Amino acid sequence: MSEENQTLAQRREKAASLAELGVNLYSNGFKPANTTRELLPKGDSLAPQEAEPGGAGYSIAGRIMAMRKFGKAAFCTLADTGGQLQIYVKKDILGDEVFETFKKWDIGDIVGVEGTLFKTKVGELSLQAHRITMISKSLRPLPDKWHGLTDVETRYRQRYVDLIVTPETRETFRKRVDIIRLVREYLIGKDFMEVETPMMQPIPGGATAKPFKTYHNALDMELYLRIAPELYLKRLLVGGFERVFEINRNFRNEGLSTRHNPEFTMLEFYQAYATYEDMITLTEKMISSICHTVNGTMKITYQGTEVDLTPPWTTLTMDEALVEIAGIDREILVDDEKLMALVKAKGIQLEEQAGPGKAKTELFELLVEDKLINPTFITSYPTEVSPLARKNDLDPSVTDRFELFITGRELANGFSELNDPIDQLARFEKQIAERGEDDEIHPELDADYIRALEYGMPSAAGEGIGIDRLVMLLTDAPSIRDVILFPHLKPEAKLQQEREE
RNA sequence: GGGUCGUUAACUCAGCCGGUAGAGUAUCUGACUUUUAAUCAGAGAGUCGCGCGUUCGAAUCGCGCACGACCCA
Repeated sequence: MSEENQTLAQRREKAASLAELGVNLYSNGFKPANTTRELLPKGDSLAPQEAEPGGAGYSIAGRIMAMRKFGKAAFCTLADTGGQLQIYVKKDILGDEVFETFKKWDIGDIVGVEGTLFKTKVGELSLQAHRITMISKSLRPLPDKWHGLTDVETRYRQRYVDLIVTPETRETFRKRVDIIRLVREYLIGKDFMEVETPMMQPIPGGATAKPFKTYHNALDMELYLRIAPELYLKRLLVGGFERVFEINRNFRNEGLSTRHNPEFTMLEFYQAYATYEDMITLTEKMISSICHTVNGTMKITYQGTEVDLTPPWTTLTMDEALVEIAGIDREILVDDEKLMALVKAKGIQLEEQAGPGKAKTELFELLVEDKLINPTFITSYPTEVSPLARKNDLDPSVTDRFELFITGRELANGFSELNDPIDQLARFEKQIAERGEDDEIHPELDADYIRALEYGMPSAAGEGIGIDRLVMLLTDAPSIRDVILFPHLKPEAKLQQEREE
């Protein structure tokens, strides 16, 4: 690779000259005994210019984030995973020879330092270097220490650089990890067991979405990356695992946006002998408690909008939401002709076979969704748009289903499960018969799933929660790409050119 | 897929009505043994995203393309 760049050439030369001095640029033996996080509190009891009594030796390793060099001494800011500590390097302590090698250190290098603690004149705890070790010589300059990295494209493509220089990015992904761990702990605490079901499926089911297709050579068959784990998790209910959950990736071959990444992380959980109301209670408790743990409060701000996650949350049926929030006359909702006329008046295009349930759902999406800022459960979804949910015992035109909306966005979807194999088969067949014009969405009959139901699935309720969207909410992230370490982007033209050369 | 905006040094950004590219950080050289956006003096660094066109002359104007951001479908 021919890099014409001057800065890079200089760094390479510097690295070469360090190697000539006998320094191993990529040494492998240094094991820090301490961390910055653990050393920092030791400064609390020291006065400026005071050394730690006893002069104990410590060692830390990390990346040099800043350097202030004087002729025969220097201060370096060294960052490790938990924080930063200042290093003070003095020629008369290291000796002439070692100090010569120190002079060739750069911002970005990863080094190990052994020494003693003291406080400087201005009161900053510092590690006085007695021995120094080069662990990894950096050949590329870090972004501007003051402005950091603001170009979003570079931040997404070179997340490693973003993580080095942007504390907020590190914070967001730490929180993401915490949130997922807390979800796990919460469900395990409720006797759920975590399972893994196929991501490569012969029939992509459990949702309506365009799948990715792939091919298995040895089996000579097409497979799909899953769009949802739902049908497999419910097979486990049949098998007698009464509480199961899975947190993992789903894949949907659709457009990208600030809310959609082709692969995204989904939590799905199923509980036997529970109803959708139990899921509502669980969701409310789980999300609010996780928010409190992660943010220290249940009152958060999302992109400038205040959101209160303190339970209890509001619950409305879809009809109630259409009346109370969209201001639609109750009479219209029970009169199919008037309903269809309203839909047309609102400019919504419905497919021919669409019935009143689909019409209401479209109206809801258009008129209600973005007004649901504080957490709101919408229940009584039309059966027409809920092929896997159990019909309501009193009104079979709706299902025992809910969706959760926060900041105008769908965050969760759950329902009492349909466990009648005959009803399920009929609904699958209807779904296939009424498939839309889109060739890429092709519902297929999952005969094995029906067979499983025929053995008997306990009554149950289940739910899916979009983990990326939950993390966005709890970290105040404007785009899903801000909560996915390596979001999907088109390849860089420049890099590809270089590869071809 | 459509619209708007963006792409200039490694990073952050200027660059007006077209006249041959500029700052800060970073880097290099020199001074400096308690600094913290260290300081002082000097220096180097650019296919101005890519291509075509208009023009005596294009970072600047026009068209196309690539990549990205946001909005819409």
